[in-house]
Amino acid sequence: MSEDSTSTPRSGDTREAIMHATYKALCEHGYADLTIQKIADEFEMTTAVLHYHYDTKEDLLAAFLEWVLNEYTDRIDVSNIEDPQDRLLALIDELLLGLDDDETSGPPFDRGRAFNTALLEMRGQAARREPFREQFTANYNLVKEMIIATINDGIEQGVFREADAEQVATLVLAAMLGGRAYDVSLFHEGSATAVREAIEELLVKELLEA
Amino acid sequence: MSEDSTSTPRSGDTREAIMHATYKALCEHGYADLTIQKIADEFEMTTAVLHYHYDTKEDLLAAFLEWVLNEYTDRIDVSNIEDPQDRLLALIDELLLGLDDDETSGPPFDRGRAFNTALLEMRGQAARREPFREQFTANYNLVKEMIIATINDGIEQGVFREADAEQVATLVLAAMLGGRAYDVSLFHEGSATAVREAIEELLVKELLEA
DNA sequence: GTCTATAAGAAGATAGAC
DNA sequence: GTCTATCTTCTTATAGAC
Repeated sequence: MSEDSTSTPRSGDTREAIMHATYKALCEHGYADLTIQKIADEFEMTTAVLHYHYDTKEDLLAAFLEWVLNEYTDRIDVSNIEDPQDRLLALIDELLLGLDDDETSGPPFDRGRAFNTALLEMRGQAARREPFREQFTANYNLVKEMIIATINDGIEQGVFREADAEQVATLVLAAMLGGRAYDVSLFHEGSATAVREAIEELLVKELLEA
Repeated sequence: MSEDSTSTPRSGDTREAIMHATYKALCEHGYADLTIQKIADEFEMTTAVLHYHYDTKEDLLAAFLEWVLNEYTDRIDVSNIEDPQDRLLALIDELLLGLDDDETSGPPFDRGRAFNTALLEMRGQAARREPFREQFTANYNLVKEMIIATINDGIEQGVFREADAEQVATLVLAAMLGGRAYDVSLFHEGSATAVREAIEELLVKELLEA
């Protein structure tokens, strides 16, 4: 509706291609070694194109972060799972971004480990770059509300005991972020899975009525 | 004993000064914007001095990471606290690196928030830089053993219930790393404190015999 | 051991042709 | 909208004097 009806390549197509190229370059080289040139190399265009669509490298990366976080949360759909415990665990699995299984999320998100690494690097930048910080904050709030709603749903259904849903969600999210961070920054590669199991044993099962 | 008895400035003095200068520069500018020049600016010497003592920037930063992580763990001393629960909570407080209180650790570690930010950035590099990864892994193993020992001590004393100490430690550490990461990467600055309280409420109190 | 001076390369960004 | 060519700046690292 809001697009031209001509066959001219729309600006959105190139921008979408830039996002995909950025994703690939980021996973391959990491955030620290990411350059405009390396992004351009990923989709057969020159750096001038990138500067035409985005004023600065930082603008491009902020747009990328918004795009990629939205893509991910859009894919999370556990609304069809009835049982609150199952839904909570499924949600946790989705949020591990493929770090705890062999299957990945399918293109373009088929690089769980590399992508997690890049995302951790970008989080490190969030303290000093407000646009990044905004995206991470929005994402956190969204995911946290999903967890809180699921826990409260379980309490209302009588499946879970009375509990401070906000506090449980805080702990679950922190543990999962820490698990992902340990997974990519230590030699022990099973950290994410270990944390996933600890959450299930020590927090989720604890929510069940005795 | 192993030092010269002359009044010549020892090599170790300059190296120590370099570590302190690196700490300051890292906190002020962040890892991403850290340059050899900025480190040199922090202690009134030139970049040539840094290259004289360390071959490359990466060598210098690997040495810095080893130094700073050892400095921190050396300062952790909760061995005088008898009660296992108190000792566990004190340990957790130490590991929060000053993020949950107004008091800081004293020079040179007087920049809890900025230092945490820099450490998170460096962790992001650990996936691709083995020297970093080694340091973080060694630090993790050390701290984890401290937590496990405290929990097992509590179980033996009959203060804590029977529990999988390794699993609890895994969850506590992951949650704290996540809490520190959220604290510096979101607009909610109280994340570390919130996680600290959630750990106490949902994990530590749970360890107490009913 | 520390200095000055500089080499050598890479990066982000822009100008102007098409 | 995309290209080629180039500018400017910054960065690591080295050479050689002191």
